[in-house]
Amino acid sequence: MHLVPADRADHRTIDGHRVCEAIAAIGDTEHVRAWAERFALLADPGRLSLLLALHETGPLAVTDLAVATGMRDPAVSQALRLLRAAGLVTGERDGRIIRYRLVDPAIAEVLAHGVLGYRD
Amino acid sequence: MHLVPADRADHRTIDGHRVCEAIAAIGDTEHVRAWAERFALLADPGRLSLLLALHETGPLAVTDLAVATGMRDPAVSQALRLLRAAGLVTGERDGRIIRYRLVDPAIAEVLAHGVLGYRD
DNA sequence: TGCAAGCCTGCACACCTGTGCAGGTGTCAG
DNA sequence: CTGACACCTGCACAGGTGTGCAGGCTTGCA
Repeated sequence: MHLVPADRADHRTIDGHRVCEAIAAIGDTEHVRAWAERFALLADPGRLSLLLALHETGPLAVTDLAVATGMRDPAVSQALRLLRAAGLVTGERDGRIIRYRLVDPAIAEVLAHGVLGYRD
Repeated sequence: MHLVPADRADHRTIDGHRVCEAIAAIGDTEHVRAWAERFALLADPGRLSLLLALHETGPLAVTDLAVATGMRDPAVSQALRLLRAAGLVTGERDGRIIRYRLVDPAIAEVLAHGVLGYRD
């Protein structure tokens, strides 16, 4: 089990076996990078509040989200643009109102098992 | 069920009932802020790789973590300092070696149900 | 058609943060 | 005692990012 890439093979290691296990645990670099970007979207209190509201409540309009979170509507709009570009939410037009909802199952699971699961 | 704070009571709302549901879903502001900071720590590929390695493999030294992730040891040290200050990891000295391990159960759950759970 | 509501965009500002390098401290082996 | 190793720290740089404001666009209602 020689998972150490060639460009690091000459480095000293304390426990070579565990290093290989760790490399296997990390897995694909692209996968890790994609998840880091996902977590970056959750790393802002405003966006996290929006996602929690959408996760539990269902389709909501920008104005209502602004009132619920205490943000101003341009900030909500800007946040939703990022979340929509990342594929986490989608919006459906209903007259002059656009209702947004959470569509990413992985994020929903993280919210449920993480943020909502560890509420004291 | 009037959960709308007084300073936003004069705002227009599309669906007042859902706004209250959303406010309840968001919960305590401090709780959300604390989780946003947690997610910020996961939002860097280097730190995320370190946490994945520690989560699956167990106690690991800085040098081994550097080899496993491809980072330089000052970067690993800097990342571990942040993670330790946040209470996510702890290190135990063994001679001149310090082995780190993941101690935050909430983060472990997020890694298991999120990153590792959605590996295709 | 005119007006208001809902939503979006652009720009400029300050702030934070990741990165690399050089060098320092403490610990163990010979 | 001396050297090598493991780990840590400080500093300066570049880059990304959240924030606020002003204003524009589209839609629906009277």
